[in-house]
Amino acid sequence: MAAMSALPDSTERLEGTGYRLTAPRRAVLDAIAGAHHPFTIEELSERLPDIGRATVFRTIKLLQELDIVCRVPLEDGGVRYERSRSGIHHHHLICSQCGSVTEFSDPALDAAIEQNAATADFEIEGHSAELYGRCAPCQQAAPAP
Amino acid sequence: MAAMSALPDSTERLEGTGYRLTAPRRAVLDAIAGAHHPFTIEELSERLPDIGRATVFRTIKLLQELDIVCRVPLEDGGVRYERSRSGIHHHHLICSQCGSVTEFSDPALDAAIEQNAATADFEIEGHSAELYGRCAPCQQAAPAP
DNA sequence: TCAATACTGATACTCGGTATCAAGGCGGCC
DNA sequence: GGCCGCCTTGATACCGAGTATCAGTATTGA
Repeated sequence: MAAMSALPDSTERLEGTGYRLTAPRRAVLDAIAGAHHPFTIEELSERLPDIGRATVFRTIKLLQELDIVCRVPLEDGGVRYERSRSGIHHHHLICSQCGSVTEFSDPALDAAIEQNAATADFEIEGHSAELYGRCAPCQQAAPAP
Repeated sequence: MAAMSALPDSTERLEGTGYRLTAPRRAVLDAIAGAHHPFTIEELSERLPDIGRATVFRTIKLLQELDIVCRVPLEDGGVRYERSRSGIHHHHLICSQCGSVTEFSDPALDAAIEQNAATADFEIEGHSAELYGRCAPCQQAAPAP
């Protein structure tokens, strides 16, 4: 792969916030750029045998803070990570069959959430919404489950 | 305490589905009925020292399937459990200050979620939505954070 | 060039949850 | 009542995700 190695604006975002762009971080960024499915830390770590597990965890945590990757909570309680494409607040469509994750954002959905918070006199600071089901390609591959 | 011990319809639901209402299960149900805050398995297990940790886990898993308790995912990735009051599909308002959890259900929110799934050609099977912030009592106690 | 500091990697550990497995207890049947 | 089978239990070991620690290394800035 290395088609374009480490998403350029990610490296900028890292350096721009005072963090160092070290070799291990660049390797993690490259691996993420080359991943086309949501990944676990363990998978990432296997692809980067020369980089300590702790460093992979730390880097992913850092990239989460910078909105370069986002955490995808699965229905079964598991967690995967994915490169955040939009950078803005979004939700996930998670296919229970192939595991693909699609981002979407919808002001109407966010408005409905805020409306509920307001009704309950709740000062909202954040929210999450995940949709679980089957993506279009999986439906076509096997129409009736 | 033990005002009415083990939520009557819960025990019915257990037996009605072919499960046995054993002493450990009754003890877990009692403990849940007496809990007024969302709890972790560890907390529950401490309150039930005579019951094996594995059994507590198994029982909670069972009660989740029967919609007697529900899983509450926290913002930091942690998990708590709470007696499901409604039995119907709902969402949570989770106070990051006192940890209280309030259920709510809103057809408009569910509709917005389904609308998004339809737009993306996604066959929706389930969804989750959690709202994080500060509940009304906590806001009153400390108006400006 | 040198010191301060950020970062790394090995390791051990914690925490939530599951697998295993022998033993116990309950229900149903004769 | 006694027997059999099955569900359930509890102890234990284990697993996976993530964190803490800490000595050593790499970078940066002066």
